[in-house]
Amino acid sequence: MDFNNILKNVSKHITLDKSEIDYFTSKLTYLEVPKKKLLLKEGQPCNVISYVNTGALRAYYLDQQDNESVIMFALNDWWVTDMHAFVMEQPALLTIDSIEDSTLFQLQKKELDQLYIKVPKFERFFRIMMQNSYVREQLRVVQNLSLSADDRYQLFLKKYPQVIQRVPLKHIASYLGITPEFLSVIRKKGISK
Amino acid sequence: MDFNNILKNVSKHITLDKSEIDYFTSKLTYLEVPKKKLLLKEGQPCNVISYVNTGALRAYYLDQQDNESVIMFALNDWWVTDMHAFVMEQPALLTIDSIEDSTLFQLQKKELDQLYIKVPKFERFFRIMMQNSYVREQLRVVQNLSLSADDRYQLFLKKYPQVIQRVPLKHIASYLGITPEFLSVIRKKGISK
DNA sequence: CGTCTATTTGAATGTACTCAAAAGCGGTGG
DNA sequence: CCACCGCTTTTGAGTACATTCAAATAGACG
Repeated sequence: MDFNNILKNVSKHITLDKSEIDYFTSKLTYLEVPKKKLLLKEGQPCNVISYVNTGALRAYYLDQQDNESVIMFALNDWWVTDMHAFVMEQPALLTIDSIEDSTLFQLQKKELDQLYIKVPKFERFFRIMMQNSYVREQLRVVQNLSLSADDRYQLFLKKYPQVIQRVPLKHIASYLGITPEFLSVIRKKGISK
Repeated sequence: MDFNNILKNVSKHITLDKSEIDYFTSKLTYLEVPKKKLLLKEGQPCNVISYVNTGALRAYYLDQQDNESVIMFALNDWWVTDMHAFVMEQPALLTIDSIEDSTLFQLQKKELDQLYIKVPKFERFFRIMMQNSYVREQLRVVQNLSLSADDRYQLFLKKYPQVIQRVPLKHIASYLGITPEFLSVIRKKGISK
């Protein structure tokens, strides 16, 4: 099993010795999923956090009328879960599925709780991860509040150029909080510039 | 000095012994600020994280045309900082000021880094705090994407009833991402129901 | 090639904004 | 104690940004 990517990811914030690496990797479950596979359904328990080794996932919220609001795209080298459901052991609010054939490493909630105790460095790792996630979401709130749809799209292009190549536009529209039709209008204006 | 509130806050997630309490509290700076005092200005370094002991603060983003977007209200028993600026030691994106006479406990970035080393339990404390903040912001993104202004206001009323009593409506409008004029319209409709 | 889904187009509509002005409210000084 | 000032909130008219709905076009995949 090739743990290279995930270990490199972890080493961005903490340094593990050999035995810690062995312990950590022994708790990971490797998973291959085809495109369009449902990984978490709203209302279900969310026991795992997933590291996307290759491929791409999408997390979204479904309202009463089944309108999708895309919360995040998790391309390779991202971690994804319904954090609230995972941490609080509550039914999921989010739905997560794959938008490409993907390979994942999953960590169970129980294993993570053990990991915090056996290798306290992981408290630090996940603190930093949570910090970064918090800052990113806060920035997104600011941008949703203060920018027009057009500006949000231009910013998205700059920030996540890889995503545009790999994800249907309607999902990007949903992430930006607009309809696919209106995104199409925005894109047309941009080209003619 | 009365550390009761902040110690109770910390004890929600970790348990400290006497010496740890002494060390922690010795690093806190007590601060009294009058209403409308500027605590952090966009562009400035943000060296501290503040615990609001009594009173209320407001954190907001100012765009190029000086439009305010309120990011959060920090009433008593909340922590507040420009997390990105604080953690990354970058110039602040946010502005923070007081909306009531307030008393704060502040912790310097350097002291916090030391605290993580001397009392590693605080890694856990701040991990949980970051987790909660992340989940809250993510929920806010969902709600901004999927709900009408009216629904967002009704939800805000339910979730933060104390805030309405203490904060000018124009700031709440800004938090909700609408103009004060439009909030006024929403409120009128609500009353006549 | 045919089917299914994604994207584009356009017309009609709606939600929320801008601007201007009036009304309300709170504090301060005469 | 009341009058005035500054700031907040309300009102209304006109407008802009984004949506809905319906239909045409384009792409992807078996």
